[in-house]
Amino acid sequence: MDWHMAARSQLLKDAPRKRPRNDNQEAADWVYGQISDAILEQRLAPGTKLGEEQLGDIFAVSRPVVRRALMRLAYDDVVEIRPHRGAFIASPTVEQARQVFQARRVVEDAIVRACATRAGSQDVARLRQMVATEQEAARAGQRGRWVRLSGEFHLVLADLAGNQPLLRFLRDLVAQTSLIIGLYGRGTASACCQTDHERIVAAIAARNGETAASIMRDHLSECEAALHMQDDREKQDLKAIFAHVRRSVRS
Amino acid sequence: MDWHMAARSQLLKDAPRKRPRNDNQEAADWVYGQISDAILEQRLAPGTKLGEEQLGDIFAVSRPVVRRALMRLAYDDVVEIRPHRGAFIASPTVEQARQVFQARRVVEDAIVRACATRAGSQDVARLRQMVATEQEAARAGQRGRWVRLSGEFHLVLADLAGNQPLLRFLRDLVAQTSLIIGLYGRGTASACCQTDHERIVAAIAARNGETAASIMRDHLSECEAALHMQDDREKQDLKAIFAHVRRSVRS
DNA sequence: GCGGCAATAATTGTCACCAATCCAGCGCGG
DNA sequence: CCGCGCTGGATTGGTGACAATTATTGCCGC
Repeated sequence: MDWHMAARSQLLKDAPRKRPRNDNQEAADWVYGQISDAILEQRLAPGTKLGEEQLGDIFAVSRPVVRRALMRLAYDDVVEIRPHRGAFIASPTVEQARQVFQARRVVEDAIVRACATRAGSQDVARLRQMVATEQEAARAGQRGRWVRLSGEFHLVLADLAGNQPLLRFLRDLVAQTSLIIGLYGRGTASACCQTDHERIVAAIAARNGETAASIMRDHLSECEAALHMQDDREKQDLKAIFAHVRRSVRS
Repeated sequence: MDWHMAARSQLLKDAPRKRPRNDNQEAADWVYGQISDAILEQRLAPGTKLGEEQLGDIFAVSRPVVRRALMRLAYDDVVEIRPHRGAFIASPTVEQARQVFQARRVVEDAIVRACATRAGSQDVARLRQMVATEQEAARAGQRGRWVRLSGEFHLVLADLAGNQPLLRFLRDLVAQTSLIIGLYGRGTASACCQTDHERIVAAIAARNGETAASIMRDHLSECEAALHMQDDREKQDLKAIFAHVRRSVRS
């Protein structure tokens, strides 16, 4: 969990630098975006406590501003607010993770079909640019940046599809996907589907919506299959892990 | 407004004891639900101003509670908060309306397919019950109740599909659909597709997902086509409506 | 008589204090 | 010696009041 502490120091470092003055309506959105980006880049691990005063100090904003940002994040299901306990980065269960991937298959199937009919040449160029940037980050080993760019690629597709409700829905799903990858992902999960995005763009450029949708569905299923989903991750986990230790101590 | 004062006096009398129970987390959800139901039943027309203090008096809660409820509603795109102006019931444009129906076609296509494979006999009975209640409201001429029940039927389908993200997304879409019907609907729009829900349930009961999806897509398209979508609906509308009045006054 | 302008008033947005609640350490009883 | 209740500290949640901003309305100049 060294990257976790590194993320925290980054937050501390970047926060006070560029504060957009105390325009608080925008400040709340800014804090929301900062935390959201940190989640998308997996700099915030699931289960991390987000203290209000702590965040207020980090971002140099008042507590109500932090509060509003946390409420928006809670509504996106990326943070969980427990009454009188505080806000924590959500830890999606295996069932929730499967539902997120299922929803993404449904939504993105339609999105790529729409892209195949709507995308112009400059749109395809934009997509190729995205893929190139993404592969560059992957080659440079910048895992967090790659995860964020990989999600943004899907969001650009949704943007090209031209349906705002679907775009917003997919934005939430992508954020939750980042959490899921952080929870259940392994090191190899990042490099699994490098060329899929390229093939999707090619199918869109060829105006072949059916092929694009097929690749997208397989892409999401492969990403889901690449995860190590196991339900424990609770106190049962601890008991199981330390069971033999207790036995050896007793014996 | 007699009920209002009666409610208020009761609340003031029982305040520390019983009902409001300063648990405002639930109070905010309650206000949210109340306003949401009013929108679903079309008791609140698009463009209506929702003053914070006004709502606070009506529901006998403090202004921050109202504020949080309005923020949640704004996040659902059913109310529009303009800075320093106040909160208003949203008025979806024609383009937004088309996108909402498009998104619903995408999502509900998948939902009914899932229902066709997952629904058990008690689920089908529940759906038939919903359809019966809905038709009863339609026959009784209770338009608001019928609109709400009609939306709830789709939400029950989403619930049976067993995908929580899709359910929440569809909930937002249904709420916006109520606004759209209120804006662009005509009197005949309510009775257009009475039997569609019945046919969808029949297809689900027959485990025929393809047929159910087809009926659902046509159903949504018919509902969309039954609307009178026209872009004006602004202040221009008022000017056009009262133009002859002004001329007659002048002459 | 009409258009532009300024002052007022209402409403929203924000902040600072105060109460309620939950975890941690500690003493006590079994 | 271990489990349990209790109190202390800290954090969250709520309410109240203040400041900022905008729509409205009356007024003045043209």
